[in-house]
Amino acid sequence: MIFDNQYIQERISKAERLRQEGINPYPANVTKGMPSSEFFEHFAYVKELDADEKKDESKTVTLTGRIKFIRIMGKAAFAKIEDSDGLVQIYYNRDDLPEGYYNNIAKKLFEVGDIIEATGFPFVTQTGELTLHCKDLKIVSKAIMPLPEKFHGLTDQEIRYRQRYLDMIMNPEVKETFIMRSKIVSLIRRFFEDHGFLEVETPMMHPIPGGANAKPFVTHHNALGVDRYLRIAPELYLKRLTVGGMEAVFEINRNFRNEGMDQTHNPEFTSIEFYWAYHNYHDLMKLTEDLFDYIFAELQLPKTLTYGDMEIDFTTPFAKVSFVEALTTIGGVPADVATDREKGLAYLKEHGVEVNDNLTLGYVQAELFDEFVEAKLINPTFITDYPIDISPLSRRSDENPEIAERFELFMAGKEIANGFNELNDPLDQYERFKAQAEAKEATGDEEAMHMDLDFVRALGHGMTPTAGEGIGIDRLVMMLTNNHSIRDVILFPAMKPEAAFEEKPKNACKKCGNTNEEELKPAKKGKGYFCIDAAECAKRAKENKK
RNA sequence: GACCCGUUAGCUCAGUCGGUAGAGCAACUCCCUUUUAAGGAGUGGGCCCUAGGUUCGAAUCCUAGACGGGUCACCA
Repeated sequence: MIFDNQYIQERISKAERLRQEGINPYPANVTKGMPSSEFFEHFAYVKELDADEKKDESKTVTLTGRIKFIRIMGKAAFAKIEDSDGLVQIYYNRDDLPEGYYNNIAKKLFEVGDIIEATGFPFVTQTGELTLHCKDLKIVSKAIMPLPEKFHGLTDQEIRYRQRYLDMIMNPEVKETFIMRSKIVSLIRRFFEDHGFLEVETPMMHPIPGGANAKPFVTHHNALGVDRYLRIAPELYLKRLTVGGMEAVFEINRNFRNEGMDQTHNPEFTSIEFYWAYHNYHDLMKLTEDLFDYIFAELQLPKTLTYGDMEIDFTTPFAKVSFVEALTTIGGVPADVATDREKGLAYLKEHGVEVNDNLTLGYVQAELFDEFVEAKLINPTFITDYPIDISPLSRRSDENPEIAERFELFMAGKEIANGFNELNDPLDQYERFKAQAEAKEATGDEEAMHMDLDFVRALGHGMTPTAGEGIGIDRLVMMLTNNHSIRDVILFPAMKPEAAFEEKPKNACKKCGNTNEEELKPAKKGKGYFCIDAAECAKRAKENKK
């Protein structure tokens, strides 16, 4: 079974020996000691004392943490224990712990990985490290699994993702990333609250998947007897709230998409979507810049961040380039090609891009954009005025009906946000759903949007002119923490099931199948076991044949 | 879904031409009362990812599969 290896057995027997000594290896009612950071602040003065008196025996302090290193030198030992703030060194020896405790308990039964409580006074070692001189040591929780090696640590990606707890113990920067993530989410929430937005929670289980083009996960509600879809986006519900009179709402939550996984896609991911009545997409771009300024100020981040081999300058205002302009000025696509369906198709083929000849101009432009522009958008850049045919939920521009009043924000060559003036014409929305539904029928396109009649009905009651935006939180955290895989900013990323732990089959004689271990000996060559008593074995084998 | 790479002791990794397995750390037994990846002496520890195949003989070569990483495709 999972705990039957030699190292674990050794540790389990140590826990047992603690019990025999009357010590519970898993005691209750343990309180957290002084945080390590506080220990260093509080006793910094000890370092300033006279050279031969660098200690303060008048103080008694308790620290709690996990043992990360132990160095035993005969009758004295140093260890480093780690709490959520960091590492602190402790020192303990035979004469300053209770009688017999050092030799029988502390030295023998406490080991790397265990969580302990150490009580003593602060002193400074010969090498100048502020350390706790222990008068008492207690076990807080016995670890029966050994930790990975102290120098190289844990590098196996699979174990790091599957056993994130171990990753966090061994790789402190991982914890830093997730603390940063938590702060970013908290700041985003506060920013929108401060701007008068109301946080809401809309359904995660949708009767009709909507708000994006994506394959949904399907589940079943037994009592209602109906299938439900894990939401691919909250958009249509948030807009219903706008119809209902909530003029500024946001939701930070998970979306689920039943699609491929790679460095920027996890089947469940976090986004914020927000909807702002009586505002337009230009207001959204300004708000987005303000949000970045706020996050950078609160986190005290420099305006220029390193991302891989890129330097990203987050100084606001961000660049704004229209979609078609970006094709030519950034993508280097000739001007006549950028606005011509046939020439665009030909240009794509010339550059080795496989394209469907039936694509409309907007889709051809989207291909050109993906191929020649996207990766070049390093500094934050708003791309504005998208082709209408790739923007099914956006409002049409009054000046140019082929253009949607929409933008996307790119940085480090990746899309990070998408916002637009919301389509609020119920009949237009009905027709666009219908077109999508027909496309679904005709081509079997699993990603095409479903007709959502209730949403159309809601729009029928009148939705104020509204601008809405979604920001991918995971990707944003990647940018701000210099992580290059979405798995590194999601605590428990999606993984295939681990091969199940199985109880090993009982050892049995290869000839007769005898499972009595006392009568077995291991095979001299190769694997398996044989009976010690060959004669009995032969008898049993004969009987088995009958 | 396609292709490339990886999988050997608890961890990090070697393993030559095909000859049945090695190191460091960790563990165990000793020595060591101010160490910093502490040090010194000794010992134990392996389903070489799985299943087939080739071979007198496979960690090593071949086939299939599992899991992970990467690239691409799909997906915004």
